[in-house]
Amino acid sequence: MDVKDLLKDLNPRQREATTALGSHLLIVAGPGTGKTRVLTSRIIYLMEQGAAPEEILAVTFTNKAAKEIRQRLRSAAGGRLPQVATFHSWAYHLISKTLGEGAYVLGEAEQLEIIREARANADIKKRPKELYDRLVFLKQEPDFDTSLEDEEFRRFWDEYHRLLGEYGVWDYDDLLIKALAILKKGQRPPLRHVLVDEFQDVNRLQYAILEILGSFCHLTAIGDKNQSIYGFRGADPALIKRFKREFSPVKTVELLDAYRCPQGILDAAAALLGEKRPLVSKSSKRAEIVFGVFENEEKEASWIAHQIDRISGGMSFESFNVSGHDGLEQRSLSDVCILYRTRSMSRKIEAALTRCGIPFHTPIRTNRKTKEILTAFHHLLEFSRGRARRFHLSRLKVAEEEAKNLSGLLEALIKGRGEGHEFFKGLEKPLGVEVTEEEKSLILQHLGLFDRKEPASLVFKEEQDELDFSVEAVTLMTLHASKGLEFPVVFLAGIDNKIVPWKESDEEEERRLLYVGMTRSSESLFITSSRRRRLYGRMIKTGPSPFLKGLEGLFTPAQRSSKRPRKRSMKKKQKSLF
DNA sequence: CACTAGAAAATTTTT
DNA sequence: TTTTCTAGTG
Repeated sequence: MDVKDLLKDLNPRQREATTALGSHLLIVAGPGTGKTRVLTSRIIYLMEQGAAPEEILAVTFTNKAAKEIRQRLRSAAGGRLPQVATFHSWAYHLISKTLGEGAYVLGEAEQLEIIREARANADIKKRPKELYDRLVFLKQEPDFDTSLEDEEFRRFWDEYHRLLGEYGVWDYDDLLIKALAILKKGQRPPLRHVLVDEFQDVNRLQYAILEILGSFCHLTAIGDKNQSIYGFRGADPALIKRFKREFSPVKTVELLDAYRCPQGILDAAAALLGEKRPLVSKSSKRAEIVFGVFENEEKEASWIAHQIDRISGGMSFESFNVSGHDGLEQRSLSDVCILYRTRSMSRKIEAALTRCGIPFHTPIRTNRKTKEILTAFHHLLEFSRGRARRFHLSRLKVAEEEAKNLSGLLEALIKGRGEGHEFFKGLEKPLGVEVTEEEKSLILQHLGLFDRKEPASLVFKEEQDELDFSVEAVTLMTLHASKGLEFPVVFLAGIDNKIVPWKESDEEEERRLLYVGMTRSSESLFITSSRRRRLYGRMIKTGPSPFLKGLEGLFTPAQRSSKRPRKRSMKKKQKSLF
């Protein structure tokens, strides 16, 4: 691809970020400023400037993001592509290459099982959840020191790691710890450029790795401190400042033109954060932020459902009237998403949508049974390829002979000459449950993992994180899950006192969470809250979130509709009710 | 061990 | 209110 072509569609800042050479680079990329685009064009530019693909590494946090970048690179550049990997899978490859062999990496559920086992063995009273949190947080410190912990926890720590050794498995953090150790020993992967996406999500351990990589590579950090919402997972937005300070010289480019949100939304979002300088909208849309406070959750939910009915041209009389005189554009249901702080808050909304006959879908929460089946399959898959066999066998709850038999069936199935029927039958036995057709097809989708070098846990998608946006349905998800997505019509539901910010959470992080939610919208934004809400079976007094104080002037008050829309026909298929 | 009653906790979740 | 965990039975 011609460099001129590559650069001509970029705005000046994007171009500057794409072409900066000779130092570390920080690209500040707010919502809708073309982050992924700049990342991919920079990679292509670096190759044009003579960097070999294998000298470039782009690091992401999710497989989904890595896949997206790879796809964009393929369509823009073709040819040999640079490495695009998650931190963890990059670490895995580095370790395997250096040590010759990689162990199996525990998925989160498996890690919890081992934690339970260690807890029982070491006779610990603390809850597994607490042990997990402490363990993970400690391992994410680059220079952790267990001697500072209490005796009971140290006992647990030792037993946990003894079990990992006995099973011959690693946990996620071990990957980063081992990669760091390799780098510290002076091994240098043949890299010249390392680009880190979502830099605000980097934890200290990952930062320590980047510190070393930065001593012989040019680093490009792309991120937005205002969208840092994963502190509870160890992400630390303060590391952006540290990067600027410690990696000098760092050139900083701020992308200030935002292509997604209308100016009104950017202004409100900036006011929320107390930012003096809002992003500059390049959208021609006019902002409309509607704000409503309701007596209770039911009223809030049904108002939302009615609004959706109205803007989607529902079959009610009211919607004909309204869409007639205020000239609202007819919207597809797939243009609409509803965001909330916690999953449990979706119940009331789902009920209201169902009452109005509005189809909706959410990123699938795999139920317990499906999860169990997938996990069993996962163990069998790993057993078949012969890594950490004893571990997987111990989790499969079948005799070794039977496991071998089953893995034979599985391999036949993978090679395309097996009868799935017999395999699934065999899988059902140890589980004691029936495998549904849906679960079978889910398993079949994962067969391809067998040929990959990484452990399945590094690429396995238990939770389906991709939504099918071709479905004519409203999308429901948590505020967290919405990061990186965009919808023309966004509802932020339950923006209440005591809900956002959530008690005991970092207040500023909660503020950023609301910022992320607001900036998902490319056209209209609805914010609602309720005066009272049921939480854990208790009715609590809430009211609007304190974060909304001072923003009221930027909102349009919600119009209460008295008329109920007529139930629409249910011809359209409901994608998911569960 | 598998099952269960009663107690305790309960967000968010990239790998 | 609902889910998860624990200690105690059978």
